[in-house]
Amino acid sequence: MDVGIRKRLDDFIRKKGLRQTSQRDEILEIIFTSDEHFTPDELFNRLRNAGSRASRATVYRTLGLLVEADLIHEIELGDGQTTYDPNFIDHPNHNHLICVDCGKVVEFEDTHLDLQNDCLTRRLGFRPVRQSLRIEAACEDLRNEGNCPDLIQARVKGKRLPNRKK
Amino acid sequence: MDVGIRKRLDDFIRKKGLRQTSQRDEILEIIFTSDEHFTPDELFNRLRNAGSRASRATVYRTLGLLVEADLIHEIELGDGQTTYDPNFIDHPNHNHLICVDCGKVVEFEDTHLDLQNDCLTRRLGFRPVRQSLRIEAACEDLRNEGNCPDLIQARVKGKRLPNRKK
DNA sequence: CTGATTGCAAATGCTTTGCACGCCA
DNA sequence: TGGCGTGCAAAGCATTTGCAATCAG
Repeated sequence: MDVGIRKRLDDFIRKKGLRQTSQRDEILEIIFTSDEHFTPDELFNRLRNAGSRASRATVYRTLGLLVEADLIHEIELGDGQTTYDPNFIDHPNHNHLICVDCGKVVEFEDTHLDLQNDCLTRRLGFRPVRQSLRIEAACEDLRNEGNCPDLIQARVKGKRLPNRKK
Repeated sequence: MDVGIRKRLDDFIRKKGLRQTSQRDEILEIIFTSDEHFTPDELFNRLRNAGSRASRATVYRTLGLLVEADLIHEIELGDGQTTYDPNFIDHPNHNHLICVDCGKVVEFEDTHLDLQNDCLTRRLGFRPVRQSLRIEAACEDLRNEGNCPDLIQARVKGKRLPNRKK
């Protein structure tokens, strides 16, 4: 894990008059050991596997803290739980393409697109804060072969994606 | 309400071997009398005010049906409930700009942007299904005056937007 | 010390579901 | 008449919160 990340959290905590705790350290460690998106529940399980005793409540509370500190972002995958993305530190302007069939998420950046969003936002009378282009699309594999290897049953039936922890 | 809409639902219902009911008619009527986004709860209340006796369960079940029939789309406003958008029939490629401060949603279209999303999607190895650019931004008003007239308290505290039905 | 933080369990809020009854085709 | 559709209440889930105990500074 990048040392700079812990420092950013420490600074945030100090500035806010909050306190450093082992739970917060453990959570930060687990999150930034990987660059994977995660749900609160997935994070909770990873913590348990790593030997941490942090409770679900603490996980939720800490996630709120990390969002406020701008270390992670919430992203909406439309599956009924909030997903968190730890990659905005390295790639502040990245976007997400989401496969409507299997829920696979691909991150990408595009300078041209960024510029255009920026102009569009201003033209509408707003000040750009955060870009988040979310494209919904379908894997070529799926469309060509008629089924997607990662296809999730519930999605086909037009329902929510099931909890991805399974 | 555009007559074509009822026909589209009728066709869908017939093709699926489903049945026409007064509740489905009432719900369709209420939704397409306006072009406003709505949550299931808001829809339920509008129905009640219009004298319909349709239950919440039926509202939820019918919304699923209408999404399947492609008469409305789900959009994620990140406030803990699903919002539905009835404007995709008239504007199939419109996008949403969401004010991070007050939750205001502005719809807009942009051909250039559409084209670019399309290219981007293909370049990533996907087939475009649906574009949905979601821009998060802030009203100029808010940034200039330090507060937004529509500002929602909870949002300031970094929490979810409260139920908009209030 | 003192207030921030945690864990637990209870509470919330949205959405889904089981079931018995009613109604469309 | 045969199922699909509905209403009701209960169940499900993700998330939040009240509270007493604990811990950091």
